[in-house]
Amino acid sequence: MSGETRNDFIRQIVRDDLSSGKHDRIQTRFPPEPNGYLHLGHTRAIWADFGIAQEFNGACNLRFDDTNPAREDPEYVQAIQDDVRWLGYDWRSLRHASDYFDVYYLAAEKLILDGNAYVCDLSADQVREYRGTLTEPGRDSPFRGRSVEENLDLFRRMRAGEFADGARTLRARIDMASGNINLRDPALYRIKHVPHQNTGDAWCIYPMYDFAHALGDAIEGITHSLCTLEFEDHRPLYDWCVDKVDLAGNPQLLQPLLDRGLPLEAGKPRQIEFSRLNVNYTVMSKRKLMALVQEGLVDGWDDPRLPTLQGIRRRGYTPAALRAFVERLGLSKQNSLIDFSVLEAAVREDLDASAQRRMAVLDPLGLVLTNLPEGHGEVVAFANHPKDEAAGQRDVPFSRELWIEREDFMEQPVKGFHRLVPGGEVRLRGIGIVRCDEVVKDGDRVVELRCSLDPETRPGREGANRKVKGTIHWVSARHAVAAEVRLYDRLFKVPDPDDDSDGRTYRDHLNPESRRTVQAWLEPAAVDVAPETRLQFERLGYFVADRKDHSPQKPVFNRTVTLRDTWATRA
RNA sequence: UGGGGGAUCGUCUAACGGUAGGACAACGGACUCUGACUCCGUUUAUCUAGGUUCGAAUCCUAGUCCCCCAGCCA
Repeated sequence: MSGETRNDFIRQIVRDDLSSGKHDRIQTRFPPEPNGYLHLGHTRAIWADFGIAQEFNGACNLRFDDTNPAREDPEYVQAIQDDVRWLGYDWRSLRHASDYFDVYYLAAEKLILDGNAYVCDLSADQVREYRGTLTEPGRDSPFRGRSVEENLDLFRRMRAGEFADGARTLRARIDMASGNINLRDPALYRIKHVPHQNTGDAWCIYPMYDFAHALGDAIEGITHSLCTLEFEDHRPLYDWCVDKVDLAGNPQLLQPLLDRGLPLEAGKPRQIEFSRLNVNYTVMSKRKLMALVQEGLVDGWDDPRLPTLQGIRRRGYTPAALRAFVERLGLSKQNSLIDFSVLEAAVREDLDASAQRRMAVLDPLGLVLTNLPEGHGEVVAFANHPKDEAAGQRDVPFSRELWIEREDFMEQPVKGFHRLVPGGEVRLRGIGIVRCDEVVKDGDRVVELRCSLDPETRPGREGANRKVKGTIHWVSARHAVAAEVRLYDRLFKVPDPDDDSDGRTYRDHLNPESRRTVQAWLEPAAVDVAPETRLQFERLGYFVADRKDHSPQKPVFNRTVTLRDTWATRA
């Protein structure tokens, strides 16, 4: 959908800012903290940040908000870049908040000089006491009145490493009585004698999010800084930082960056908040995803059951489907829990159009065509895609002994069953109509069906037009290739695993049947494919050759999603 | 009377004082060599109460409910 037709509240703002001349070009940024993998929830932010910039001929930066070295890791820096690219986006400029540490420091000194910040010696516990509560105002820190000289001296000594972690902070001097707790003299810098993944041992003080993020946006000339709802009441602080430092009006503060060849593009950004993306039957918080991985409840960050982008990719979802999904939801400020069926519909739509068809049997039942000679063999040409001739054809070997899906036969059929029954007829996909003459059983278990193929119903013959109620898929037993097929289902049994109001947590709601592995039989043309090849196994669903484990010698497929099944949902 | 946000079909979302529309879901039906796809149809919504207006989801007033905030996390 184009920028002309999409009209969410953020696009309206952007459009207005462009037409009013407030901006002649827009600049956004996607600012992940490199402390975990990207997940489905980030897709909306990525789509908004990169997509809106793209639509309005602007640009988007990828900026790592790496201001807390204690919990960040370069492993994530690479993975995040890979995921963003996989989703189909690219950035104008790759930045790190840590690129700006010199500027942040200069900005902090300016704040001190202007009387807008002070060094506070209160401990973390004391700060909490002084902060007040949601309904009671806080009290001024006893250090709030320090002179500019003393503040400057202390701050420089903080930087020089003279003090221990937690001994002092640099605080904004705003309003300890504000109803907005973020404005009660928030910390701007804290002491952390921790090496940084990017800057090594250069710093032992690190800026806080509110300060660093606001200035980072200002430095990069971000026009529209999009973020989620929980930052709404940080906006006054965001604006305070931008305005009090005023990088655009004090370009000398940017000198360290200009010296390194970065462009001068400081401006005044506007923060706009939208609601997070939540999807039912899953969890999206980094903390919970981390726990699932670390406790071995799933098989790593790219487990196909996880909503991580890595997991979703391995599951077989396509970037186009993900983009279509978030686009369908749009942007708003309402808290929401999206039904996973919207996601499934988006993948099915994409895969129906793009995935070639093959036949596979997941739960085999032998079927013998008794009126075919022993050793009978032929190849039958099948279209690779019912709606796309350009996808070409493939040869499918056919013989006297076949595997069919066990659930496509019922000895005592329920009403409405369209498939094979004793004495009944069904069409074998691409072959013709067969009649079930005999059911071979071992005790209660059906072990083989002996059938006859009506030669007049082979494709091309007049009888081929005869109508039968059902068509089933099959593979030639002699030619079938064994494959490992992983059948995935939702990770949680309940729609809202985050809801622990009844005392039960997401851990209690794990779906024990979220993964089932079977040995399946594939037609030969399904086997010799590259990892990440997506196929529809007819009448079963969409499957992907596993990105890591699949090879033609040892085929491994993951079920991305089943086909829509109006019969099964009725039964 | 702490501050900040939000309330439209079951779930998302549109409307910018002028026919409450779309998607997903559900339910019927048509088509079908995939019980898929496609097509057609149906059901279901403006938080409440007042007010302004020829006309209100939209504007005003008063309520109700839900979400976020008391990290030296982001």
